[in-house]
Amino acid sequence: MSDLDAIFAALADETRRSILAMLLEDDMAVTDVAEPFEMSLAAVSKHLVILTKAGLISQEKRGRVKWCKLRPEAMREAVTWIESFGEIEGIDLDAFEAFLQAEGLAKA
Amino acid sequence: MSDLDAIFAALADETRRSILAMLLEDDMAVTDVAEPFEMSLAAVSKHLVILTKAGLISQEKRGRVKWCKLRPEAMREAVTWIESFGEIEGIDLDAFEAFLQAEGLAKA
DNA sequence: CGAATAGTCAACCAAATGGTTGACCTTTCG
DNA sequence: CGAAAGGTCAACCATTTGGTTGACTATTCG
Repeated sequence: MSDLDAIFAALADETRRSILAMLLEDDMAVTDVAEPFEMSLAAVSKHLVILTKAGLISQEKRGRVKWCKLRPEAMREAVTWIESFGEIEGIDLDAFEAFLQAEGLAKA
Repeated sequence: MSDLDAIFAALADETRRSILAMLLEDDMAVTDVAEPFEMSLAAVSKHLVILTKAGLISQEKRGRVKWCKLRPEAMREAVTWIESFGEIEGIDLDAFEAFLQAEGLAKA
């Protein structure tokens, strides 16, 4: 499975997109990620494995708690691919980056 | 299934992404879309149904030929969602559009 | 008309997906 | 130590997915 396959497949599920949105706010423990969902912890844990394999999140165990962290860089590949379609054609990425800097929109 | 589910699921397959890339060049008949692939016409036809249901392409029958056409607008939803992650945070879409106009990157 | 072309449909199959439950391991806490 | 908390693993199940083949419909061409 290519990276793109894994990334798009991971994004093709409302539960997983919700998880990513939650992690956008802050890093979270597996149990806390699972709390809002009406499914078992094991099911959520599986979703986290899929997100991890796609590179969209990373998981790090500290003590008995496993922390989940967003890895937005992984979406770059998908964005790069998807942006070759749409109304934006042949966008100059350097100029775009400069624009983001100027607008103060680029992340630290 | 939400629109996003359908769109991301449709994109999570190399064959379908290839088809979209082919259609970026030009509109094509189903038989011609299928030609480069080592699978049956029926299989490709199924992929085209999935792409159609996701809104990523449209199909129009003229005579006995069914033409496939890219509908890049459908990816907007996906791009909008996906761009809330990554190094771009809280991007000002109006400013972005103005930037594209200025750079001459926006489509006619 | 009859034959070829374009494409879909239906039945089938193997593998993957998304969920469950129960057993299990590891770490922390009293 | 013993019990509870945090998670994973394995077995199981129903549904979906991606492919096949063969029959079929509709259109065009000689």
